[in-house]
Amino acid sequence: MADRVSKLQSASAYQRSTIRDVAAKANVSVTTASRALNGTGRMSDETRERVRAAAAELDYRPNSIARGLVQQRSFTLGLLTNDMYGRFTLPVAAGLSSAMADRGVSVFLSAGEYEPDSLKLTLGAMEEKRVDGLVITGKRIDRGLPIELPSLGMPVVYVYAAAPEGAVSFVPDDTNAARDAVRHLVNLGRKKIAHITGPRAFKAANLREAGWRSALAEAGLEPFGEAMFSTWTEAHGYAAAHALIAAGERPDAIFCGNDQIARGVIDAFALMGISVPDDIAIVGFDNWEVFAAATRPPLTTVDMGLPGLGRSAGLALLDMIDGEPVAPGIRETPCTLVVRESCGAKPD
Amino acid sequence: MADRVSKLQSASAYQRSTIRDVAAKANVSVTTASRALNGTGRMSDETRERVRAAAAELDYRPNSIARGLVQQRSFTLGLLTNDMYGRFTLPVAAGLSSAMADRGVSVFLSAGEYEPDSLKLTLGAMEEKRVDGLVITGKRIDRGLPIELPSLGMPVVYVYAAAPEGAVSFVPDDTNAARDAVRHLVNLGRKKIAHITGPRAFKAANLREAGWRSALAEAGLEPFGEAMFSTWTEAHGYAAAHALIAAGERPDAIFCGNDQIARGVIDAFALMGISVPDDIAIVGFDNWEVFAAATRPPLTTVDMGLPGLGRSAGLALLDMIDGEPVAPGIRETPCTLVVRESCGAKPD
DNA sequence: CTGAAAGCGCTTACAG
DNA sequence: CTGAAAGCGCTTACAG
Repeated sequence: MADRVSKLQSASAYQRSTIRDVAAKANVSVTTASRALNGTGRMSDETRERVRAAAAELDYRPNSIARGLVQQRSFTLGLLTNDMYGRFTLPVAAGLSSAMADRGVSVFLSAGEYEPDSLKLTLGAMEEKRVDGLVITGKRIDRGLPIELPSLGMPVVYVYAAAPEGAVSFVPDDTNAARDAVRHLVNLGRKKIAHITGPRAFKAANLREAGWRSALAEAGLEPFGEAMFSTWTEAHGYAAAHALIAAGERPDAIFCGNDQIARGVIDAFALMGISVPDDIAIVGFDNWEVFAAATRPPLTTVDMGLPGLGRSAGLALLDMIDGEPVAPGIRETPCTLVVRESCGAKPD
Repeated sequence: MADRVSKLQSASAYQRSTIRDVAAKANVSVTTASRALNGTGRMSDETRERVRAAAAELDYRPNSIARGLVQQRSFTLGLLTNDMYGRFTLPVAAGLSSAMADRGVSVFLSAGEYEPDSLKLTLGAMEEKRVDGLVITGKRIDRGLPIELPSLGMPVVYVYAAAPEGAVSFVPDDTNAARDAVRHLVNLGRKKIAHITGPRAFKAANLREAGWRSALAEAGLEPFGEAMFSTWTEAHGYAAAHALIAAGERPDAIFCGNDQIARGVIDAFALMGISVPDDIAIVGFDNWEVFAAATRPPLTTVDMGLPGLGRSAGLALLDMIDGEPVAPGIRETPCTLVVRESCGAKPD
């Protein structure tokens, strides 16, 4: 038992083999061993194979710390987020870390408030760890870091966050996604399409509203009233749905700025005895499974492709680290509409 | 513009100062500079101060890679999760990373399916990076890794996941949390307390049911029917609420196994015209803000204290890394009841 | 095709 | 109180 505990708990008595051990076992110099393992240099296949076999036999794991010291690369990235809740960050992080894993780079996660002092601590740690690059993310596309990034001497990429002038950033293409969602409604024959969404202060709300207007205009339709801006909550959707019905003429579809609002709307209609999608079709935004799958009926909604965003950001960062120029600017990445049952179309 | 881009993008022309620069500037040896900065060794305050001033002036950042190489410590931890969704993982990760940040250690996040091949890739990366320890987390307390962990030569801690015999693990104290939740109902004068929860196959569901029974027993009350096991979904809560009412005698309270179920229950009662909490009090489990705050009325529910779990796990891991023995076993960590309005008590 | 040697940036006995 | 030197585990000119 004591043995078992110490085996599980400590590194004591565990001696990793080094490249010297491999070289000795294969009867070559350390230089040759290094080259054989890294696939560099020219050497006979036999030698290379012999070194590889020795490494396998010794269960050799190169020490990337030592390698990093000489190559001046740590093969690590830092990911900063203030989304403690994880709604946006975890999908981004998962996409990022899995794309990076294939390339041998690991990512440090630092989750905390974007408050100057703790940010300074975090950035200091990232500098000391010599991360090769930084990705900064958050929970809204119009907020970035509250401090100016000191000159860190490392490339930085922004994802789902506001970026300073000249930086590289990745955000979902809110406008086109909204346009596609509304086109879906139009194609289904809906003509009186209302819009209920988040606060005017959010850029995402404005972009989605613009998409709504644009899709209506191209279809020759008038907006059904003004967009109803308020909080991103179910309560807003619920209240807005009631207001819409109380106002008299009934829309035949509603494009909602997020899934929570859509949820509130659907709940309100259920209580009023209004049928979705027969009487009114509903589209959401976010494809937040736990909401989109739980509404009755399940919600047709926009998926922002967050893992893809994380992945793209990581790949761009890798290019920058390798010294390849990456054009600065905001990349608006396409979203996809996930069709369920709330609009009456055949689900995907 | 080209300047600005290159400044933001690359490390070119950015030369970090090393401890040699600091030593030179302070007119001391590298040895003394190292000791001054690390607060080790004895030396005059004047010397130490001079070195620190030099470091500050040069904006010196110790290279933790170099330090790690000699100290055989990387000051990093790995966090493995298969909770892509982030529901449990991000709070754990946030608690862990912030507790670790104070101690100069950073944490690698690896999020992906717990599938043997990708797991092997991830573990390999962690080994090459020479992480000092590993924390393994997941989305249910009775599932761990699908493979046996190879002998990694590093300490491992489990959080919100099943752990092998002899390992150190941290989970919420589901039983006592459930007991507290039900006691709350009892103290409010409720006597007919039903239980609607997740699948029997989940350990968490069984523990919470046991807590429910135990609290009732100590109050001299009979369980109101059998616990209703099924999926952790709103749909289950919704259907179970209907079943309960259809069965005739009405409970005066329901302890729900999670917030989604509670949500379904509350929605069902709203449609049936049954008032919460006047007719029936409801308690949930998870304190998942987006549900707990959105129900009408807001939900009284159990908070598992996930950030604290992450923090405790990190601290235990640090002890193990330092060679201090940590008793193996499962640590059941206290939860707290967050009182809102669904039971009729005065909110916190 | 292969190797001896220098060096990445630190820490830490060892010596004074 | 302070420093010269060795060494952590690699990679990479340089030389043959």
